[in-house]
Amino acid sequence: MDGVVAEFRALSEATVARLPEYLRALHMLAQAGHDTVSSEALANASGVTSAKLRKDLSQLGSYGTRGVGYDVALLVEQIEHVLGLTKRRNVALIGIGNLGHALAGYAGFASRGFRISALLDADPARVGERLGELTVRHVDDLPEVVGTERIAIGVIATPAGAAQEVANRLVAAGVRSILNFAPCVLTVPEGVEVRNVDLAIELQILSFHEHRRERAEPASRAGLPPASDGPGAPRVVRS
Amino acid sequence: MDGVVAEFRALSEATVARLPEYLRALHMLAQAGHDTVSSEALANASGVTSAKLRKDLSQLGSYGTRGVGYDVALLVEQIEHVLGLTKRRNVALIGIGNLGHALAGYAGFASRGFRISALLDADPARVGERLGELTVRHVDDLPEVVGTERIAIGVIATPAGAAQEVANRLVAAGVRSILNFAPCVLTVPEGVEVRNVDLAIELQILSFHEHRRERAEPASRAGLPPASDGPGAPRVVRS
DNA sequence: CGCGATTTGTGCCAGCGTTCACAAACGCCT
DNA sequence: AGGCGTTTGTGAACGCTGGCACAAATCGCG
Repeated sequence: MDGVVAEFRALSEATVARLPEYLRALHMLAQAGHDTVSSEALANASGVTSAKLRKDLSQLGSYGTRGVGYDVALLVEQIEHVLGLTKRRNVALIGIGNLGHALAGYAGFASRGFRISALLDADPARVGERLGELTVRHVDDLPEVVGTERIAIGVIATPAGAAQEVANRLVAAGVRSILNFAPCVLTVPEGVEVRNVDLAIELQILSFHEHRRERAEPASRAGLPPASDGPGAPRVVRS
Repeated sequence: MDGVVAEFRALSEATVARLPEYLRALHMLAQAGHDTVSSEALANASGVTSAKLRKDLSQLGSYGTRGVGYDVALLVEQIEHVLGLTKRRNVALIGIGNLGHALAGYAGFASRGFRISALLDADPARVGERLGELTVRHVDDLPEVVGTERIAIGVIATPAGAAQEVANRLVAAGVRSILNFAPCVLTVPEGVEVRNVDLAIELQILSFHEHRRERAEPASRAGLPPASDGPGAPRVVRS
């Protein structure tokens, strides 16, 4: 009946990064009508091995029942609690360009407990534009917006050249979690958490594997017929 | 004068994932007029430690000069070669919704050697729409498009429910590299490379750290004054 | 009530990735 | 030419992560 004590234990960063994936799989299983789920089944749905899954979940306490599995609803609740998703987090999005528009309209945020509460941009031409229920404000208003809207997370979707300056302003306004889509390295004070998502980097990693395969296959595959070159046991792929 | 032999040695996956970041930093340094760069400087610009950088670069061969550093232009060339970026990769984007529009217009792809050569969607209402130089085609045309456009990489930006089916079609058409933005696990045959980017997961990881801090700081910080609570040596943050 | 089938939780180990520390190599200056 | 400061490349230690295998625990059933 406690469940508020356990999570003080240090979770490994790798585990934390996987918890959202378990959560996603659990939501799907719940919607499919499952009340309980075995580590094997949940692992398959999450793209990991069952041993890894059990080890991860054991780090947040023992919420499984031997011989039965995990209670889906309880596990959802526990993971959401550990991730701090019980409290709504307000997000400010800075940089309402191409990518910013898409992020502002992305339904996946709201459905998972995040609310984009503010849109900001440095370009006066964009200030005043309405997207859904929000109006784009000037980035100079950031300190005020962070206060009134209780912003917890800043999402940077500006060009690389502006990202560091925006990060500085976010930090100065008290924001300590930043999601950076700009292709650059941000320097922030101790205690501020930054996560980077660089879309082009993902493509470059894929390019490497393409290139590697090209070298492995001397000259074939120049034309079309890829066909299915074997049954190839389907496997699940993790990020 | 060889340089085509070394990269057969197996690079670790962690190293491959960092090479694009080095490349990005090198381009910036080159534009800033640097001819050579030390591992320390390049590491700072890339958000890693110098030891890690040197170990990574040593895996592609020794292209540094002791006492001097690395030749920027040469290193760019080597990394681009290893990543297979000398050859233009054609990308097909499937799912022209909110996110798809943004990806289609994202300048960061083209500037780094990738070309979005095809846009596809399952919704007949979207087929025919023009974005830049491309017209949205129906996803049923995928086999033909992959052939005529020499598609090497498929980017999935559909809702989660449609992603697996799209992945199946991509694989059937011969595509072996997939970048998946849909929040779900894809099952693909052996030999197909999948990378997942889930925007909401990044926010959830940030939420965890926010939540953790909240527990560490009992009740303060409810109001505004975040101020700068100390000089806090700025530090560089890695992804 | 007891037994067998099932599944969790975890101790152990192997492999990978990171960091440290230093010898070897290089350029520059005298 | 030689010495000195600088920087690379790498061997070794360390910590983390993942996988295996199994004991413990639980349920269902006779």
